[in-house]
Amino acid sequence: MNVTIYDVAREAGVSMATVSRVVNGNPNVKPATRKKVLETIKRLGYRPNAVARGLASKRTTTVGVIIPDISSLFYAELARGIEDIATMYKYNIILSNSDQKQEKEIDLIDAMLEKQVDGLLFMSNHITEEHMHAFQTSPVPVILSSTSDPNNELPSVNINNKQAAYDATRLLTDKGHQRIAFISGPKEDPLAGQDRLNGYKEALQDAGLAWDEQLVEYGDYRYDSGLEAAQTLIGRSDRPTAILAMNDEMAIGAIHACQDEGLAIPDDVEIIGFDNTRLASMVRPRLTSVVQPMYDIGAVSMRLLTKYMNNEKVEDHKVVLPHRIEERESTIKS
Amino acid sequence: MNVTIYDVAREAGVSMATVSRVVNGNPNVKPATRKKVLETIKRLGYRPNAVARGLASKRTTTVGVIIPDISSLFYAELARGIEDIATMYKYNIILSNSDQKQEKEIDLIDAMLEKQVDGLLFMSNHITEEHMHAFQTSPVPVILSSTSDPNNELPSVNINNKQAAYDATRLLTDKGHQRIAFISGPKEDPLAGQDRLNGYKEALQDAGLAWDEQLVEYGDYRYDSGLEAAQTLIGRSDRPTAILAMNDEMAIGAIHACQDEGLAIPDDVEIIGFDNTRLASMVRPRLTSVVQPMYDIGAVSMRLLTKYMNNEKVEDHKVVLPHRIEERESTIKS
DNA sequence: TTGAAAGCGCTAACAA
DNA sequence: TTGTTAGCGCTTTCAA
Repeated sequence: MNVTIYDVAREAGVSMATVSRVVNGNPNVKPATRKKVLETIKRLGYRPNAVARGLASKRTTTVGVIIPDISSLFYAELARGIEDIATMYKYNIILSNSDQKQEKEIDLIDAMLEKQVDGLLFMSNHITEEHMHAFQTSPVPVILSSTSDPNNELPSVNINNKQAAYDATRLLTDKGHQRIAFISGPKEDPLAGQDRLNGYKEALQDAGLAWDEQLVEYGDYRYDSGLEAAQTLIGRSDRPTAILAMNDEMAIGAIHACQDEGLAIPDDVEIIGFDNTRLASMVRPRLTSVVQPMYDIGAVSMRLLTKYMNNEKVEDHKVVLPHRIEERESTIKS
Repeated sequence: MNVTIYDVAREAGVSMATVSRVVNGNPNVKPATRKKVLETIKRLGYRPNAVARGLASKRTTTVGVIIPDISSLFYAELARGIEDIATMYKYNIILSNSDQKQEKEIDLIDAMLEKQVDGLLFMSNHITEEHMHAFQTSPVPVILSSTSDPNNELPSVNINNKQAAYDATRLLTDKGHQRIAFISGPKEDPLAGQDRLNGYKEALQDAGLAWDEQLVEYGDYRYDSGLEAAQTLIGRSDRPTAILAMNDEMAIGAIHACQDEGLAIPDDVEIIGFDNTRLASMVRPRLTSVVQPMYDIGAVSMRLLTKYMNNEKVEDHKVVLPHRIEERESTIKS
């Protein structure tokens, strides 16, 4: 049998309550008593049982993290931000991959609530009615991380995706490009389908350019899909002179597709990626990219969650982190 | 107050035990009773409290995962393998980053044992006496994943690192290279310092080549360190004609260092990476790499852990997964 | 400053 | 097939 708080109490000649106080740093313990208890704890090798504590106190100091895919560069970085802040606030993380499948997401929410997490961090690109129902009936706070709900009701941490796409597009139109292609994420993905695409369209409009459906291709955020999308684009008679891709991996695919066709980057085609992952510096020419502060999004999300969990006052339920464009050699310095 | 098993029992007109049986799929329940209970559960929106269950049953269906850095491509892929199999066996994962700091690692082991995980998956490159002590006194099984202990006592899942480095080096010596450089991981990292470096040395020896300290550089597994290491190497008068790097990221850095100096890959310098991450296909020329099946290492580790947790018989405590070399354009087809 | 005691919500004998 | 009951190991009043 394991050593319990009761064993420590008996050995130290005090009550369980006193041991509990010592373990939890309660100041109402005479120093001498504290010392005695601490010694006994060490001697017996007592390890507090967090499950029993959780049952008695109704707090588990554990938060649930539902993430599309931890093996994606983007989400891994975000997860690291979450975990670092969680550690700082003495929380542990239960991490699960959802692959953005709605059913799995709902199941995971349920499973984590069963485990009595103190809060939930949720990432996905498509929030449905069912999601909203689950969130609204959750007994613990929920934060959307790099995710937003249709009606902007839930606390969330994000960048302004529309503006970011707008800015990147304007960078290109300002250089006089007439044909700017857009390699989007999957069509079903509203992040890509709406916010960013709208930013792109608006920028074209503001620059007096017509919007041409032929210039938009859809990928799946992977290298190969970027490569193929770019091949299609540059294969057309009226090929684009600039490409904006919705993440770095696809952008790098696009760079290589162009290079394979003998097109020079950035002289023949300028290319901009998205996210500014470490990848952006690992290509030649190095990739200009829209900086999305993934680590910070994770960190801020977790910090926000701690506020809700501790019933601290929160001014802004929706946090919008700044974005910017890191210019490298895949575009021409203006 | 939340609805408990007691509420369900009362409402359904049965005992708590019966509700518990229904929830846990115990077959000894009359179908009619089961139906009645299930309906009440649904009606009341009852959600079993896993913490209470854990306290009573002494099983949490949670495993702890201690990983150096989830934002690393390598470990993220491994983590995905772990999580997929965990899900398959209905376990949840508590995930924490250690940054390979011994003190943090020991603290994490402790914290996870306090949380009453049913098992532990541990990744690191340096196992000390203290680690061994912690593992040996752990009340739950521990698996080393892509990690090995000095005396090979603990269950682990790995590839044969020495052989892998040997094979990669031989591929190069067989083509007649006389000067083959080795970009290692950090000196403190025994994985690099011993197994792989030994494989490299042995291969040189078998090929009748002398071992030259000048040809070994140490990096930190990051792109920049590979770039710098390669710059140093090719800057020397007697520059290498082939480079073997201990991961893909450093290998890509090496490719770019060479290209920046006007050296052609693979004609002037052949380069081989390690791990065969997705990165390997995202450079031009694409990178030849030693395939280390990261996802599988994670998956097999988790599977092995389930066996220990269920007291199943385990034939091999040490699993060695196969490696191979994926040849791409950074080497010349032989 | 300390202790006694009542739960927290569930499982698992054991009995019926 | 079902119910009774004693914990699991801790926190948290409340009283002393």
